[in-house]
Amino acid sequence: MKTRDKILLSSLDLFNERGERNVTTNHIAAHLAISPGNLYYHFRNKSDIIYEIFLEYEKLVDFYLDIPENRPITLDDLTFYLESVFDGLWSYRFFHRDLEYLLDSDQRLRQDYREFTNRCLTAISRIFEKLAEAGIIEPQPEELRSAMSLNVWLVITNWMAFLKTAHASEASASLTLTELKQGIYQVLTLEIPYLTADYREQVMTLREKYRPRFPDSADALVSGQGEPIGNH
Amino acid sequence: MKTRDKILLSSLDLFNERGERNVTTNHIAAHLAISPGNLYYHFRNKSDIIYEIFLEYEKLVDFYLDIPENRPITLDDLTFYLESVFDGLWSYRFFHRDLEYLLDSDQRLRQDYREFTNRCLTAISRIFEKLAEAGIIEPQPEELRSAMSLNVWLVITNWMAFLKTAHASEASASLTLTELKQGIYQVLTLEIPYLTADYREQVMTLREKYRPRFPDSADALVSGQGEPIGNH
DNA sequence: CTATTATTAGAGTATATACTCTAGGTAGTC
DNA sequence: GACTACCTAGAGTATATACTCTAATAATAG
Repeated sequence: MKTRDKILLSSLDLFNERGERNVTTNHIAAHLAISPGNLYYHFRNKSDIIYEIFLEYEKLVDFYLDIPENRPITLDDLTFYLESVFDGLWSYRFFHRDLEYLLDSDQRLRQDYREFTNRCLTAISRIFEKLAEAGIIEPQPEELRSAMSLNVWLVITNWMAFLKTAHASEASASLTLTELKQGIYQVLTLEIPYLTADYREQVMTLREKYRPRFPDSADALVSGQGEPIGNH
Repeated sequence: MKTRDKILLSSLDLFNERGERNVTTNHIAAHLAISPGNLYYHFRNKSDIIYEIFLEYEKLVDFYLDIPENRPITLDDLTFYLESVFDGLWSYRFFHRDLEYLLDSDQRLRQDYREFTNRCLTAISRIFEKLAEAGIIEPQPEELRSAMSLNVWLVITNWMAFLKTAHASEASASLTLTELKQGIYQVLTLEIPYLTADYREQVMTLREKYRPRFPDSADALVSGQGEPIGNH
């Protein structure tokens, strides 16, 4: 593998693991056992590394959120979208953590991210539209659909931060992809009232699969279990 | 005013304005025209300053979210809660921006914030419960109420980040309290499907007051205006 | 083989950051 | 007026950070 690609990969790993703020270019070089000079031969600065990583992230999500227009949407499609988006979020999880600082430091990134967000919101809205066409949810006026899409976006992009700040009692407590995907439960919660009678059961069953199981008693009120959860 | 209090005030201002990451203890001292030594006489380190600011924030929100148990809840109460929470969010807006880093740097803060979040979630859930008792929304099983409360929390705490990252096209674009309060529109969107027939009109009217009016055309799709918005 | 280009090492640097240390001032009390 | 507790200045420091510079080495093309 080319040094350049190794730098991108290691950077992503370290950023995800420790947070962009805690990872210096020297750290990245040291982790790869290359010299700082070498790193700066391939990238002009830290922002450029981050920007390239963002482009990968963007490409991945754009690929996942490509809505097929030649056929109706299915529940499997919905599951795929949700799973994929959370997979992407997981792989590039450092990004949303320091988002505001990153955008302040790089105008290109700000512009691109802005457009990226708008594309995602459009895609989410389009998914709602197609879910209605497929008879899975009741159709809604565009204005409501847009506001709902934005709420879905807010829940998706910030579920991880919630887990890391409110759930884990220690900084070191590592998050798992499984926990992250409990965000799907939250997203499906948003859709419950709009489900059609025909599909309500199916979606509720799907949702149940992602139901959070917090082992920590302090969080019991978060999941609001009516009945006790089994030990595991 | 005591130097100690001036330090807290200036720190909060600077943090809000520039982000905690971009504000050093030397900056704070310089801004107050006091010596670094003086600052460190009053606070052991930067974390301590942040921690004390958090305690103020916590106190403020706890005060706002004190739910009166001796009378039914009204729509005015709901408006008050929403307005107050967003006011608090505004006054301490630096906090949620760098939350993860802040919690990683201070275990006390992590613990306190965790409990704070749980209190807020309980309060939100309790508000839903009382809204149902007052006949404003349909009653919901506890499990759903908890999940909804969490979604409300996610939308509230991350609305600002959304505005700053997706809405503003420049870092310098300053956010206004008015824009921030458009988050109330998003929160009320979550409640729409649960409104009772008796109150639907009233709440929808309330919601309409907070409807976002993005002047920037690139964001038109975000607000999803069916009809064009007037220039202003 | 040679000339050129691409890659790498590693020492070094300017700046910043959080924080310390000492000496001195100020305000109140007896 | 002296004692004491509190407060402040400001120079200074250890460490870190992003990044540079030069020289050497590998890869490639002719």
